Amino acid sequence: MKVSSRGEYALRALLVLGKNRDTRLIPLSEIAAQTLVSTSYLEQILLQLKTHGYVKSKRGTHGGYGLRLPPEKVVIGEVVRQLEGPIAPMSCVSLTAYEPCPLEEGCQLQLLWAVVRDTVAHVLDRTTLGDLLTGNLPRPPTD
Amino acid sequence: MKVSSRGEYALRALLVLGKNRDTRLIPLSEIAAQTLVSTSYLEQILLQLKTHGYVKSKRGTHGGYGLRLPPEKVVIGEVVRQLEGPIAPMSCVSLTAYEPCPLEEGCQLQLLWAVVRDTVAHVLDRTTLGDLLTGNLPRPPTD
DNA sequence: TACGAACCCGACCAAAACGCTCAGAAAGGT
DNA sequence: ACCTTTCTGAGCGTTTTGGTCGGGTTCGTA
Repeated sequence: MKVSSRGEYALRALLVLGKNRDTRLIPLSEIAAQTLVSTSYLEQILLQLKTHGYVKSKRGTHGGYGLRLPPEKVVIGEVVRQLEGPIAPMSCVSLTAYEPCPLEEGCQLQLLWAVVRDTVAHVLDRTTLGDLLTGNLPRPPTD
Repeated sequence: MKVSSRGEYALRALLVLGKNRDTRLIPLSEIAAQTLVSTSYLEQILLQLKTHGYVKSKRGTHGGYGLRLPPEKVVIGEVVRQLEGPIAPMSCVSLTAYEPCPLEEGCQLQLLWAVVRDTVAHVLDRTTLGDLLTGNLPRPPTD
């Protein structure tokens, strides 16, 4: 049930970019310093974020990376899906990468995993980068 | 965010045992047939379930495995923790296996992961084997 | 007391995922 | 020209996953 370091690092990077939005492009070295990730590794991740449309970049002197969208438009659930794959805990309940399982008829577990998938997605899909920046987190379950 | 096959198989086995509760001990071969898991692999898992107190066993002719507790006492969250480790998506928010992260001061992600941990735990800790057997699942998020 | 059913236990192994590093090539700025 | 910075892909060690296999122990039954 873990989230991988790639996902964590990607979100860290997005947070750094979100903080400096509308000011200037942030070079890789600076993002690396603030996120405590090696430049070579972080580079890969930023590339990935770029191809998925979350960041823009510019080369050469005074180049660097910047957020392409306003932070309120960056949905954490989507970022996680792009970098980690489906949120579903088992592929038999994945909406985006469904794979059948031989047990399916009347499998009680499938129903449970679906609930887990929905609750996690519910949290991550309602949180945006903007929410993280303003500390506006979804509330944990109450009852 | 996946759950491993060990956890899935363990729960399948517990379901089989739960269905035949109070009747007789179920031999490994029979559980394997119903769960579609190889006997050699399933054996390991049942052993683990035994050392954690979920199942009892008896050797020799007419031996086999059985549930040690009534299904309503078997909390899915606990089973998952035993077989998969902490439910927390990052170790920086694990209650049972906390490991610090150098970023901690004011890390917005830590707060998010904590919410995820709580929502998942909230589901799994309120579902018992008995609930699965009777189809009494926790409701998915509504709003 | 012998035999077979069934659990117990540990060693071992292949493949995949993870978490990177490194060596350049290409492009933009001055 | 030259420097800065992003781009790209190959490669690689470690850990986790998902098992298999072989032999030992215990129990019931005849």
